Amino acid sequence: MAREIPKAYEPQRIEPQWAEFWVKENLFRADVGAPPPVFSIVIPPPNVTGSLHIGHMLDHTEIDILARWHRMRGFNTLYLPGTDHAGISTQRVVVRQLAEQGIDYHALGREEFVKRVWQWKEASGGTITAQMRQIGDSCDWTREQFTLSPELSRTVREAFVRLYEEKLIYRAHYLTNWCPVCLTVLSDLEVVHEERQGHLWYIKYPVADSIGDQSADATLQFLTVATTRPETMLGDTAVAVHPQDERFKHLIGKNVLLPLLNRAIPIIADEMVDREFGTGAVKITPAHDPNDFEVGRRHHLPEINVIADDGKMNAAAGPYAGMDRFEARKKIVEDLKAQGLLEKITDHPHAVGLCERSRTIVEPRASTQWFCSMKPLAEPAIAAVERNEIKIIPENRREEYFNWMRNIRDWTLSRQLWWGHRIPAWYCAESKHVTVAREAPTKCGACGSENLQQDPDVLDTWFSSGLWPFSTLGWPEQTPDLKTYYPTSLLITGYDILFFWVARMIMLGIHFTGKIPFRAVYLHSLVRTGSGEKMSKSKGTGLDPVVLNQQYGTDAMRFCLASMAAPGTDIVLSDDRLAGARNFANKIWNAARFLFVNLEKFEQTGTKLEELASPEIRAKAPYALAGAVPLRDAWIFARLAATIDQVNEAFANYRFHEAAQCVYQFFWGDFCDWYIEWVKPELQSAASEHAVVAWRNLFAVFETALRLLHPVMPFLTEELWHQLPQLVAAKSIALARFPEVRDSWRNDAALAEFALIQEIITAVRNIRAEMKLDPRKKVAAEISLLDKAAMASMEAHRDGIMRLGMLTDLKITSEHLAQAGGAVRSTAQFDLRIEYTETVDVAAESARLNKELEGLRKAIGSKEKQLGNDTFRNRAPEKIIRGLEATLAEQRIEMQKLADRLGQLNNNL
RNA sequence: GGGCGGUUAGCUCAGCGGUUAGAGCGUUCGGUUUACACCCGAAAGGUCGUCCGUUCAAAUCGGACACUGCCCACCA
Repeated sequence: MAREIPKAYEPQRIEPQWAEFWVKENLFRADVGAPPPVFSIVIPPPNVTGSLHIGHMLDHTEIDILARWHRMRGFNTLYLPGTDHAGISTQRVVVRQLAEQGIDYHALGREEFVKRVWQWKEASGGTITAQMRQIGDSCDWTREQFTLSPELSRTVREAFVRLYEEKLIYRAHYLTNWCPVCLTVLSDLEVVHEERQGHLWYIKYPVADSIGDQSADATLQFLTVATTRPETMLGDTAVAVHPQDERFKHLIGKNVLLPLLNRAIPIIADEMVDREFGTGAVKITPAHDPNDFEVGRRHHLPEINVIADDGKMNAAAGPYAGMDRFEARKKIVEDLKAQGLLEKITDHPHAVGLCERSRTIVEPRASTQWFCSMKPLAEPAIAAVERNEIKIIPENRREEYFNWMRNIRDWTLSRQLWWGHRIPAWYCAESKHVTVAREAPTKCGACGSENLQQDPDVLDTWFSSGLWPFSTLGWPEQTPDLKTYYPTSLLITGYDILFFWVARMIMLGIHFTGKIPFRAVYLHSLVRTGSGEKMSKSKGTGLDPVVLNQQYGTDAMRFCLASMAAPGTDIVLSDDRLAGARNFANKIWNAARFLFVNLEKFEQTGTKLEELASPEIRAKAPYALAGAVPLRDAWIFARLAATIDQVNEAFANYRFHEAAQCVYQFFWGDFCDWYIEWVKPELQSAASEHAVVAWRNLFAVFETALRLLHPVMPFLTEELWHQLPQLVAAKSIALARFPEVRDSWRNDAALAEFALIQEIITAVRNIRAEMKLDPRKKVAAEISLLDKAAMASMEAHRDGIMRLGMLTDLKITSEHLAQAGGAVRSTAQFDLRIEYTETVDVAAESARLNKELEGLRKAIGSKEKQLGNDTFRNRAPEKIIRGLEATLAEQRIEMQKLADRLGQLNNNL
């Protein structure tokens, strides 16, 4: 094996090779026939023409980690990829592109326009899926789906028709949200609210019956209404007051004359009026306000639409026709002022509704649309979560789900777009009958006329996404995929689309399949910018994961996101954190480099890699020397076992940050800092048995750790794993088994014994640093321990302690240490003295001792108080009391030692 | 107007009843240690937002307050 290993890990060189390999070899193709248990997960389909953003990166990292983890544990794993046609946003992009070329998309016509969108889809649709391959998503690409494919389009029609036949989809005339830029209605969810400083305009409407009546009281001549949107007054068809409002009771039934247009409209009474707000009289514009729409229905008022679809005033607006709605507002206010009909203007902050996509102020407009009844669908969906058939994690999102579902309103399904699933409804030009069908009918279902026109509208994108977990598996056919992989195991997505997507999948999934679509939903945090905003490409506040992956490596990005992905809190990504993750990758790389560089030397003795690291050899680790597993090996295997347990536990609970932290600590803190350092001399040992055991154990730990790390850092681990001997049939670490702990690895005694050694070495280093000893100069040391076993352990590991502590000699005794000279550190378990010929800086040493004494005194004080409390002794668990007592005893010894030392120091002054 | 979160070391965040509160980055001091300066060794740094309560025991549970973020909501 050639071992030209670069000093630094180069993800840019290595990652693309493996990304390509995984796809080419079809490694992640799911097999319906494979034995259970099953783990299946569908991707939240990204916009087909989009490109990878940081939110996807987080989604995909978490999904892929769990997919790889399950696969390695032998689950029949399906990670199903695909893309969404993303109605509005894709159409918007193409409209804008055409506009840039000076083409009005309306002029192109529907057919040509849709053709252009398909072209754009063909041209750019590969971007995001290529990026998914780049970042190592372990998807089954043979099962890739697209929401607007012929297959899924058929499924969408099937779903629509069934709901229609069940009377859950209906067509009706209602007040809906209209976006004058996107030129379509929007569902309530697609309208986002933003608090803005607005005004209340108080407008005087002359009471018709008092006009010309000079003798009437001046206050009776006008009825003043307050409005935030003066331009809608042109569509007023009434003014409402509260039926019990004494101020206006006498006016009910009379008319006012609508200013500017001089149209007589009635004064009506309705409970919806809040007597306290404004003037207590409300102008009623049924065609442009949701409340007014309801009032209009109750009182059979006409609806006068005064705003056209593009946001300009229409013919009904009389002299204001053709003006933009906000321009008209200004002009109307001016005109009212000129006529003395504007009583006053006050500031009034209120929430305006904006189109989620275009950020335009949404115009409420009455129109005929297709709706879906939600209550009947919501009930079973609520029940499923209540019964925990679907677990929502984190828990607090459950309430959010319930609140929304319990107050759910009907869903506006139709969109006035061209890109999407066309509504399968045909209107007869003669009988006006509506035919809803799976395939285009040739004649009217009622009169037989062939003069049919299909509804021009398309469905809300989220309708097809709502079918995703089962439409992608072949529903309505009972395919083997559907049988094996549905319900899916888990859904991972951001909490921002809980209502848009998750809730609808639950409702539609249960309705159509009779089964929940997934057993659990993990809603992860959002990645935010430093200032707390949601990252957005359009605002330029987004970090581009593609660039960052190139810069730091995909593994580093994945590790970084995982390490920050604690449930419940949002993530703020930074260069520092990414650099830290990159450094970790580099650390692992260099640990491998160390192994191979040294192995080369060792191989000259005639022992080959296969004898040290073949799968069969590794399987039997840890190896013993002279009948016992060396402490360092027993210790690292015990640490490995603990780490594997923790990582499994963490993944099982979506605690990615814990898994990342554990693995980091193990690899860097335990394996590199201590184990490799400790074992170094053994690797080139003249006694070949020593060396062989050291090498075998080292390789076994290393290889296991690679598998442990693989779900988080797939590229690096794949690369290094292939540099070790593997079975001929073993293609990829991704198909290897996730580490399983063997009972023989667990070893508390080894953990404790090695911990004491670590503590002593650290104490030595501490003294050396504090005393400013020349780091290259070796010195003699003396250690005193009372515990026999501990003494024996020090004797057995004297060489290692001396080497890592830079000591010339280490005396081990149970006697008190000689008082004179040197620098001393004491703990309850040991006293350590280092030969030191300079005079100790008494002031500095006293300060240090005093500070430590103070801490100890506090700790001892609180423990004594607690242990002296009878209620505590009666009620606290035995374990806690024992633990406290033991610690107290130790701390007392330690304090005594420190106090003695301080006394000596001062006496010598 | 409702609901949900956050406030812990200089920064970004873990920890969420039990023994002197942790990590990464940054800082300070010291390092050409036969893998790694994307490194090694050592250290400093916190009365866990404030107050009240529950408990033998509170960063951790409950309440109030302050600041802060987000979601939902048809008061014109």
